[in-house]
Amino acid sequence: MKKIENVRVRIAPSPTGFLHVGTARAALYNWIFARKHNGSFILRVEDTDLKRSSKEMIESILEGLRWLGLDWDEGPFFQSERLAIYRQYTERLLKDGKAYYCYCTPQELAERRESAKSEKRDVKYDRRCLGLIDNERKRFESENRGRALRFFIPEGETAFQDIIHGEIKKKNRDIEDFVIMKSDGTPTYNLAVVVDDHEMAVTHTIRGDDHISNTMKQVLLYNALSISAPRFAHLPLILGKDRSKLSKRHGAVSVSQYRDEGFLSDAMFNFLALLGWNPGDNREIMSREEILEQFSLERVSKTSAVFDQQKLEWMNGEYISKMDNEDVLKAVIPLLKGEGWIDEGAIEQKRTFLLHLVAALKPRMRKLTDFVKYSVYFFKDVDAYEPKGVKKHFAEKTLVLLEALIEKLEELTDFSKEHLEHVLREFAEKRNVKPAQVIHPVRLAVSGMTVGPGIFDILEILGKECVINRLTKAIKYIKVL
RNA sequence: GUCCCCAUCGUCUAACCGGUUAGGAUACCACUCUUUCAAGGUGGUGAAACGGGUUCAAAUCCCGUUGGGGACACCA
Repeated sequence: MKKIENVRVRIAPSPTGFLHVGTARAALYNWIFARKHNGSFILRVEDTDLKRSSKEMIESILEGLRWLGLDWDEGPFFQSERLAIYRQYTERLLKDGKAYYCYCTPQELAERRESAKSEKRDVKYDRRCLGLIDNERKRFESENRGRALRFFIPEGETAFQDIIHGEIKKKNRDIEDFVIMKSDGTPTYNLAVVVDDHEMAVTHTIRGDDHISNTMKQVLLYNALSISAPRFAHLPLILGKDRSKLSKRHGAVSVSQYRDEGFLSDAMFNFLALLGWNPGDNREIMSREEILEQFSLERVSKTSAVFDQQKLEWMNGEYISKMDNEDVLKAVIPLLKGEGWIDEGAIEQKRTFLLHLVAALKPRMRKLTDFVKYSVYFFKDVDAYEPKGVKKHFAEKTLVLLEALIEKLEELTDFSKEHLEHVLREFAEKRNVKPAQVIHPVRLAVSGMTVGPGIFDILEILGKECVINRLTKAIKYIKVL
């Protein structure tokens, strides 16, 4: 494997929302690429749109990155603090005659765009401010109009070599003279990106496909500024179920939301890595180390991928069932506390019980929050029975069985699952019924549910007294049915 | 309206440079084990968008059509 020297990559989120899974995936690939080549991963916050940026969003994005384990080597840098730097570049462009002032107001531009659209005309800027004569300029200035700086697009064709897509080219006449500095003096995205990637010596710009058209503009800027461009790799987009770009309409899109719903960092990392990339063999469950070892941008696919939450859930379940009980418990405790089912002081003395519980539940849980959903009856009394189960398992004849079973259980001193199994099977056999005919009503009586871990696990964890109480309660319930 | 990107099971994808019964995973279904399934085991349904080339041979290369997506802000 050839080493690429001095790799420097970055993730450049804009703090106008939470950490989107698309951004997270881009961050992930950048991070992997940096770590794999012993390079640097830079975090840069693109907050030049001061109206839409917020402190809370910044914190939330950083938190999301940390949760995924994507630690950065430099930054966070804030574009809002680098305004003077951008100005040097825009001035250079202006001086070289490669940019010009535009006095059109945003409203005017919007109106023109609107009418162009309705008349099905091209919506490009018409360069009306390019050849402004002194009088007109003076008039605009005296009217106190704001002026934005536009980049003059030269004639010709622009092309770049994309690591994932190969050559991408476009005729310059299809690109408009875009604004590089707003009338308030702040740079626009395309200018700021070029300046920053250059100033920060970024070697590879790895970002979403939706930036391809921006890349054309940026390449033009690199050329105009006579500075060299980084290598580009445009990742396929992540789509929602309807195959449009993943957005809030599709439900959960922020990584913190997935975290809160009980997904594991490792599983999320694995899943995101595999969305658009694969190691070339049939492996799917892969550790960070394995992914790092195998990853290459060349193997990233060109086709956009639908975010399949079901598959994420499956993968998360795989991770949960492979975790040690101790670790699962550590992850689940905050959730149990949140429900008010245990408190800090009780954790140590209930440790054995809790470990038992997570061990029994673990194989069938897909999300950490499932532990809460399927363990209520270990913490609270059963006050309702699943109606479907009642119909199926609570009949007249079960009454006698349960009553006899209680008597049997009361004699027991050994309440281990092995012994319980033995006792219960023997009981069924003597009464000439199938074990299932005892087990199902018992499960429903002690848990209120028809599904869950093995019944003997449940009984052992609940303990003799509790089991007998609940059976008694169920008997009363059946009697008044 | 303009430009750009993309095209294998429902979904994620594999098959390095053309020769495969088109493989895996997920989802779904069935069977099985069992004590329930939402767990385990086994199996199954299911894909090259279309049309032209090139070639002995095309999922694979080329062109076109169609379809999908993205971009076209003083947002990033």
